[in-house]
Amino acid sequence: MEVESLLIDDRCGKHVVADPGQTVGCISNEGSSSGMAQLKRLEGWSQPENKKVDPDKLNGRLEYIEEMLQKVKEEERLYIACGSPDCSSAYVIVDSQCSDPHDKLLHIDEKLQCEIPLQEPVPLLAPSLSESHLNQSGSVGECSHPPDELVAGGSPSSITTKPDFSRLKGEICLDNLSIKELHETFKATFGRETTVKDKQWLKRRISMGLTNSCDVSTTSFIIKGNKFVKKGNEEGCNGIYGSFAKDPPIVNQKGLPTCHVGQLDYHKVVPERRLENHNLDDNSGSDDHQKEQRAAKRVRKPTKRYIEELSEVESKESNERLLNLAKNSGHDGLISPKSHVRLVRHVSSGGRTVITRLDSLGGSGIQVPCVSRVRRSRPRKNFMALLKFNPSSMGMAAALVEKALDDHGFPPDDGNENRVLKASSTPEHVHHQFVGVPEKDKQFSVMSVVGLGNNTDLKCMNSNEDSDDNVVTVPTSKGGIRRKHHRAWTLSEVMKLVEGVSRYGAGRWSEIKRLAFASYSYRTSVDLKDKWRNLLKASFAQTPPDTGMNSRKNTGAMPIPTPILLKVRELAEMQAQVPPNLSLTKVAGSARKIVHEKQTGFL
DNA sequence: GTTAGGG
DNA sequence: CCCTAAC
Repeated sequence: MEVESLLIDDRCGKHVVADPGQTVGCISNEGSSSGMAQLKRLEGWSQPENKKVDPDKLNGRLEYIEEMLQKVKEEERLYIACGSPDCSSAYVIVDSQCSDPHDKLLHIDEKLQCEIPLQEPVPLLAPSLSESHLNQSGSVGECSHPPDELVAGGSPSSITTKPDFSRLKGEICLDNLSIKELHETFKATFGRETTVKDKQWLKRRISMGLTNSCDVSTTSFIIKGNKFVKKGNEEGCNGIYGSFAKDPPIVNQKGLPTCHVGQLDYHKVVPERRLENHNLDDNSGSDDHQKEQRAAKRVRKPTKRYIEELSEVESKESNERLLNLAKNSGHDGLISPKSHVRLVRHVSSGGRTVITRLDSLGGSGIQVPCVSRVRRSRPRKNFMALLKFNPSSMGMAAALVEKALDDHGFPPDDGNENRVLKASSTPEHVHHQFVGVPEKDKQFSVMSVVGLGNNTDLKCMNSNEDSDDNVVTVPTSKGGIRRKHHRAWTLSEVMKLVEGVSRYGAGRWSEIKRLAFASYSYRTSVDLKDKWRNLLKASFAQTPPDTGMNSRKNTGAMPIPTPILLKVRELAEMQAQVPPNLSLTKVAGSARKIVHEKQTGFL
């Protein structure tokens, strides 16, 4: 029982473990010797960015580590004192539990370590710790190491200094602070710099740091000396760890501190934060520039599909199952599961990610599109359509035609696409072979069944709009290909859009759609938005070599007249939509230009 | 339901 | 143009 509680306890701390800056916190609440293991591991980490550390800070850090080691020793003693014969095995279990995610997350954590606030719950927890181990003083186990051994040769795990709350004085309302001030506050709170420019993020972090909790509801604080008082409620919180008063450590019967409520909450948040940071700092190997730009953008967490596909890579089974499903063609021996993964992730010519693999089906050597996991939305829809309707060609064709017409609406202009043809060649032989096939695999089944049927089917699928992924392309007059659903933007549409934006403002897409594009049923507000995005890009891209005005390296698309682009840019600048990467220099230069080129009657 | 942003 | 998270 004891061991179990320790394990649970440890699990709680696991997420935090990987962050070196967090070591103090995690050891103090870890209640197991795995803290030691982590510390050791920590020592092994080579820090990628070995900035110079000022000796004072270093010393402070070393003191810090020693302090931690002290705690570790105590913990160790405690742990061993529990006397359970299972102690050693428990240790192993704990360790393996930790090491697995650790390895995977290492690279993330290196970045993460500078993003998670350095918490110092120790001072509060320490009393309960020492108190409890007073009763249970046992021998120091063989696992323990003298502090020096660990400290020696160890590089400081992060360039943090101790938080300096003295820098924070009086009343702070994070909402009113500029980024710069937030940075100051951040530094004072966590003892380190940050380059993140996202106010929300900064406020949250600081708020969490100050309250030492996940509570970010308050952004106003009153700092007195080294203590903070949450504005409004809780007048008398005593100190930066005041919030602990609300969440006292839960102590089990043995007096071992376990996760306390606040920390549980905290850990709950960690995975999310990991994603968030991963997102934010991905590719952060480069420079702060990217980071800053990203921070300004809306933060997106990875999509489910992304997560799915990521995890998918790791699960060999599914691939193997795929292999089997794909018909054991005997050639599979050539492909190891691993390389197969890579093979599978292919991008089709249509630009859409279609997972295909070359397989010799019946020696035909055709490309078989397949999906290792069910795609969302459309494919399923199509499949349902296939299933739902009786495979009598009439019903099928009718349904598809209906869909096609539905999808298109009737365009005011340029409405001469041969719609009915699209639905005419329906794979009628896709009968109910897949009845009983697990839903997950249906998509694939359709593919393979069709593919196996005969090759003409496959061709047919490729030309049939409603098959596969809708990756259907038609050749354009200019030699390129374009998706069948694509409807080129006409100049008048573009102008309407520009006008709409100038009138209602970029971002009011639905409004623009409603008011300016009411008659264009096939342009959705999203389309408008997308087009505007492209216009923006174009307008800011092609300015410099403006001399020839019609510098034409076009890819077949209708070139947008320079005047329009100029107006786009003007609007963009007015509405502060200047893409961040086409940064100041360019804009500054061109802005001057615009002054001259202006007065052409726009706006 | 709309918008932003990635694909 | 699609998809989907964020709003």
